[in-house]
Order: sequence, then C-alpha cells, then structure tokens
Amino acid sequence: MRLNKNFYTQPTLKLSRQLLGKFLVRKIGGKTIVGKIIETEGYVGPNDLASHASRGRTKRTELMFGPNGYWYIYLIYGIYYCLNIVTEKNDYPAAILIRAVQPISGLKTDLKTDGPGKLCRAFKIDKKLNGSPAFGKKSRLWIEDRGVKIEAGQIKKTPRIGIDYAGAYKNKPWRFYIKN
DNA sequence: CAAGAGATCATCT
DNA sequence: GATGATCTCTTGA
Repeated sequence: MRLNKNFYTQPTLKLSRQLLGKFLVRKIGGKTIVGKIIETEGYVGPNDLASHASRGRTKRTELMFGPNGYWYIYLIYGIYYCLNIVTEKNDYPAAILIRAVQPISGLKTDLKTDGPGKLCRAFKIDKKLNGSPAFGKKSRLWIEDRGVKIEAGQIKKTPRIGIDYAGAYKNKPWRFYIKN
C-alpha cells in the first residue's frame, strides 16, 4: 500500500499523473489524517523558469537536486507552506507540488484542503518535515496506493498557477487534476 | 461576481 | 532590499 522509494524514480510528469487518486497520509500526535490527491503540478529541470531550481543550486533548492522520494517544503508569501515531493535522479532538479487533496478522514470538517497552502495547514505540515523521506517505516508523512484507478480521460491538463513571470515556461501544461 | 490589496518572511541579489 | 509555486477579505459594479 505505502509507496516505496522506487515509485518516485518515474519521470516527473508521468509521476504527477500517477499521484492522482493516491492517498496522502499524515501521522501526528497519535492521529492519522488522510486525503486523496486530486491535483498536482510538475516542476522539471534546471531550465524551468517557474521552478525554484532554475536559479541554480542554493541552500534552499539543494533538496530538489537531491535523491527522489523526499519532501520539499517551503514557505511562500510569508504565510503559507507548500508541499512537494522530490523526483528524478541526483543532480537533476525536479519536484511535484501537491496542490489539492480531498478530505477522507481525520480532518476537521471545516478545514478546506483545496489549495497548497490550505492543505498544509489542514495536515499540520511545516518546515520540520522539510527534507524528510516519504518512504520507510519512520516516516510521519507518506503516500499510499489504495487501489483507486484514475482513467486517463478523467485527468485534466492545464498550465500551472501563479507563475506569470516564467516566460516560455508559463504555458507548459504541467498541472494535472481529476475532473470535478 | 470579478478584481485588488494585504498579510508577512525565508531566500536570494 | 525585493519578491513570490497563496489565501482571504474588501471593494465596487
């Protein structure tokens, strides 16, 4: 059920689609929070101007250049955290932003999870998890396969959100979500 | 209903 | 010192 490290070796854009319909599981304080992943965005390679990695290796982006299967979490606009899973091999920067999940269990009903900032708040995700593995027994945050299959026809593809400055890359259809 | 502004800070220049 | 892979609230038509 729990996705192992090998799963994350797939090409980023393929993996972005594979993650739809999988389940994000968070263990915290004896509680388990579960949400079905319904929207992702891929950030791929050293030339993708929308990616933090396009400015080269820095202390922050180093994680994106590292091995796949680790969480990359950063603060945006001073307020919100965004959750990403690192993909591709060493020295090739890429990651997938998890933009939205559907609440399954363990969540307060009034907490929305339909945006990257909101889902991190609902799942109590912050920088303490930055750089931690998404695989292995010790992980407190991981992704599971519960046998849900998403038909190719159910997946919508659009340009990514909030990256008007990304020039030639801003119209790349690297955002994926499940219809409805 | 659409559009704009403010919140607020780690990271990079 | 500038800026953003966001969200919410406010404004105005």
